[in-house]
Amino acid sequence: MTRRRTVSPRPIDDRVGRPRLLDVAAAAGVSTMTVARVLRDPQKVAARTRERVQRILTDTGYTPDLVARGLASNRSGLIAAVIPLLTNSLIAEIMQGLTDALGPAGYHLLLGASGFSAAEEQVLVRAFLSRRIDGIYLTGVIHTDETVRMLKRAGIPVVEGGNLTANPIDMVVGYSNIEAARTVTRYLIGQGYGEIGYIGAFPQDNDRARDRRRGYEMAMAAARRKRDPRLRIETSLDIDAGAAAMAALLDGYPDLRAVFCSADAIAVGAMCECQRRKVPVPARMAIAGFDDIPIAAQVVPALTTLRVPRYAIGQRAGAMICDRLAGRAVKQRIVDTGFQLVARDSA
Amino acid sequence: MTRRRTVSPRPIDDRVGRPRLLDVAAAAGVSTMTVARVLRDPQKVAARTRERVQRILTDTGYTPDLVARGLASNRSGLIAAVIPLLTNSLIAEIMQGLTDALGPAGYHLLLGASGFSAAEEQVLVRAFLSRRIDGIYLTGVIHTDETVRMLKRAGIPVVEGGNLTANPIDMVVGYSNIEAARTVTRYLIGQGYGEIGYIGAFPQDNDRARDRRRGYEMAMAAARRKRDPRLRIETSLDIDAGAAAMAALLDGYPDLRAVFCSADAIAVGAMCECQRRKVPVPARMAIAGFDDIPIAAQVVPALTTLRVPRYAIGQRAGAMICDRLAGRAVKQRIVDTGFQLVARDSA
DNA sequence: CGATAATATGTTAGCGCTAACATTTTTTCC
DNA sequence: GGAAAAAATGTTAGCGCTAACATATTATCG
Repeated sequence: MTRRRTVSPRPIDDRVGRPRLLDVAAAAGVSTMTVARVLRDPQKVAARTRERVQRILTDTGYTPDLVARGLASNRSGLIAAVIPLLTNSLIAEIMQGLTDALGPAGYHLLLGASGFSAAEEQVLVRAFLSRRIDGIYLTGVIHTDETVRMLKRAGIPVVEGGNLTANPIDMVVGYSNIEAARTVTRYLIGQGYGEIGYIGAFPQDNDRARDRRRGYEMAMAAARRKRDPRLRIETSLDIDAGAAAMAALLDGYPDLRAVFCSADAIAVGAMCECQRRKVPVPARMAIAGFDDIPIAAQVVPALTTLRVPRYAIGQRAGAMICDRLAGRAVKQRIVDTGFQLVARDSA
Repeated sequence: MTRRRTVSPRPIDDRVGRPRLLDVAAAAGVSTMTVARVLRDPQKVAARTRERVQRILTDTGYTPDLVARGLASNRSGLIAAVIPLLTNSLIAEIMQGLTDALGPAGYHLLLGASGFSAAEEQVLVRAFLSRRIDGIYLTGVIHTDETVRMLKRAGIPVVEGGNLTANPIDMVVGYSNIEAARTVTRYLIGQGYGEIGYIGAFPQDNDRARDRRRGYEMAMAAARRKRDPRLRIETSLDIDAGAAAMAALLDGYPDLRAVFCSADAIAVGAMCECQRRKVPVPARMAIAGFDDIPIAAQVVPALTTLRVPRYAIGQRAGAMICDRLAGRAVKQRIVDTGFQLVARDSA
């Protein structure tokens, strides 16, 4: 370890690491501040000086040390996102929207996976705050009190995404999962199906799953439909689980004619199970999904589902964070992106 | 902006931000180094002192400033990953493996999407290096010369993932896409299919796609099969594109009896298109995929495909980076994870 | 043309932490 | 019991950059 040596005019040949502002400044015969200005606010520097500095900047291949800049300026240029799982394609689309909004503004994405645990989310938020993140995106609206406290105290822009709440920590972009699920369930009821099964994701620390289930319950209650617990299955959020749940439902409830799945992945799994058992969809079993993932339009029969603007949620969240950091006022702290029922052939 | 004020014993009440090491040290009546030691190497501190400091650490809710630590220690605790697209579920699984390996070691993931462009990858790598990342994961083995140069110069652990190469920048974890595609194609040939179509992803800046195509070509050439360009379609990497490509193939080449798709998403799209057109699979059209994504096992007929250990690739990559950073020697710089043909019903 | 305003550039003092070394305190052991 | 070794703690000097202020230089104008 050879740090700590000659202070300033570090001899060029001796340099191992990247050039510093000081090296560029020395080579250009100006002070470090002038170089810093060329970098961040070029028109503040006289044209002649600017060009000279710029040439040396290029020649030396200087890149600013963002860590040092972060420490000095108290802005890291880092935006964090905490999502339940990296492998969830819906959330991945939100993240794609988020990075696409963040990148051009010069922010980088720090990503953490909480595994659907609010406690784990808290650990991540604490760690990210230690990195002086400039803003953060959280999935959903359920968080530990400590998470909320830390974020409020930090005073950075926070966007909760994928659901709605009247009391966001700071800002929220999403849609009402309750209303959305209710809309789908009502549609099924309106199609004349009697009992309607439900296959959803575990609601533990997952407000989207919880609210979708609530929306389903509300619609069923409003239509005075039987509420047999055997009609409802909660499982993990993937295609295999969907198939298994459908199998259980078919075995336990042979008369069932319709199922609402709180995610398309589950619905597709359910549909595959029906196909395997030669249960015709929708003739003998209607299936509705939720999300409108790309495959929903391709399966046969095409899946009736609910479309939500995932990419747009991420993009909007990113824009809101950037706006706030740029000092632009954010007019709307609660953004309802809405949703759209997509009636296809499966129900 | 009120920085620059009293240097050290910043009065507690006056404090707006988080407590600093100095504040904790003052409260505990020790020097900052002792607190730092309690944090990073507790057994180096006498039990009595340690407990006293630890109590104050807890009371004040101190969290280290990782930016300052990074600047002082020259290790940021950040690992970057550059992937083509966040919404690609295969790569997402690799990323999940990567974070799962990184998290326990205290590293955080900085994620960037290159949009399948080596030039964009270079921009991201440069920016990430400016953040003093401690290590990096790159998707694939195609990179610009400048990217390679920068990374070699930086001297940090680099893992290229998802393919193999004899000359990695540093380390590589993956499998031979050529051999894998060859294996599937040979299997189709062995099943007695004559002409075999190919639907793959654009090979531009995408070595996985390029190599899969090569593997297909090699197997076809070895079997002296006709190489009609109309048999090969290159398109984007999603289910809709797969369906569209299958449609084009069916229209342009009515006699075709088998297709190799270089990704399961494409294969599933193709299968859906066949189903819509009432072209029975595999009786009238055999379809083989690549990747073994969850849906492959669920569709009817179940998809014949090639399984690759995505999660394990990420995990192994993360472990290799951590090993290097922990000073542990990495015995194998080139890790071949292999692959496995999964013969199901579709071909 | 000299005073004033405007523009361009420089100086200073850290941001909060850590590496390396220095010093003090405690333990060991003949 | 006291010298040497070991353990515990402290001191110093930055890491590379930026905010705020200070100074120098150039343009403006009666």
